[in-house]
Amino acid sequence: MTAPQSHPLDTVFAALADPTRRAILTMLLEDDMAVTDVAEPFAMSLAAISKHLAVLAEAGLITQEKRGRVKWCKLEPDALRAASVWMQGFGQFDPVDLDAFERFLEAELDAPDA
Amino acid sequence: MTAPQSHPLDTVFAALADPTRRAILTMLLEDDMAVTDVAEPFAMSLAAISKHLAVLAEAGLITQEKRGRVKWCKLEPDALRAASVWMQGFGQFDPVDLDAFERFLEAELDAPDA
DNA sequence: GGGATCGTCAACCGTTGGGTTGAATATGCC
DNA sequence: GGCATATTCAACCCAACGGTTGACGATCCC
Repeated sequence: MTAPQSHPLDTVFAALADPTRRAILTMLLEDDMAVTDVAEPFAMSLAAISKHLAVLAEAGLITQEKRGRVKWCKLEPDALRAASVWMQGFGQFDPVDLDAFERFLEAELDAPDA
Repeated sequence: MTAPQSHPLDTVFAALADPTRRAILTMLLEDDMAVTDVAEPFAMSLAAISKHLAVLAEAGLITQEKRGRVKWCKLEPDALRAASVWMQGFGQFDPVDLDAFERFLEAELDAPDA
């Protein structure tokens, strides 16, 4: 009854809860990438990365377009807007601190393994 | 080596991924609450809510203080700052849209069950 | 002391999540 | 056609999650 149907925020936050997936998003921030190239720096199978990408796509955080035999992954930052709005409603903190962001990126990229 | 030790963002995002927990945070936005009162609107056991609160506390999103036999739960919005910064780094979207936030709150409160 | 209230603990259960491996399906190239 | 590359599928494993119930430790109040 009243089908539970997961809220969009559920899938977005759940997708962001995994460090591998956050690292992937960070990588895609620089450029679109093929699945194989996304997988390269990680110490896990290609199939595992493929699943992670599916989760990110399901959440709308990336889109995937197949050109030839290569599937290109593209960041979709707009999907974060709803979640960002939700969170900011709690904090009313200072808008954007890009220095802090840089630090996070470095920390995550330094320990990307899993 | 380099003990995997989950990143703080892991726990924060994981905590936010559950609609019950987001609803709890929303309730706490209005006022501090006792565990029993937090549990009241939900169609699940007190023990379940107690666990949810533990998850939120673990993530630093709330603090709990026991006064007498009542344990008071208090929102800690600062814990969202790191996550917010991380997300905003992707979007560069408009800072705070409180209208949108209001809409989210209503949507979540209208279907708080589970 | 004794009863009610507040909250957690412990054990259990079914589902989901992240990972593996091996086979299968495209597609590109010669 | 035939082989290599790119990606997914399918089956499986184990750990974690979200929930339940019942017993338990505190605390308040009479």
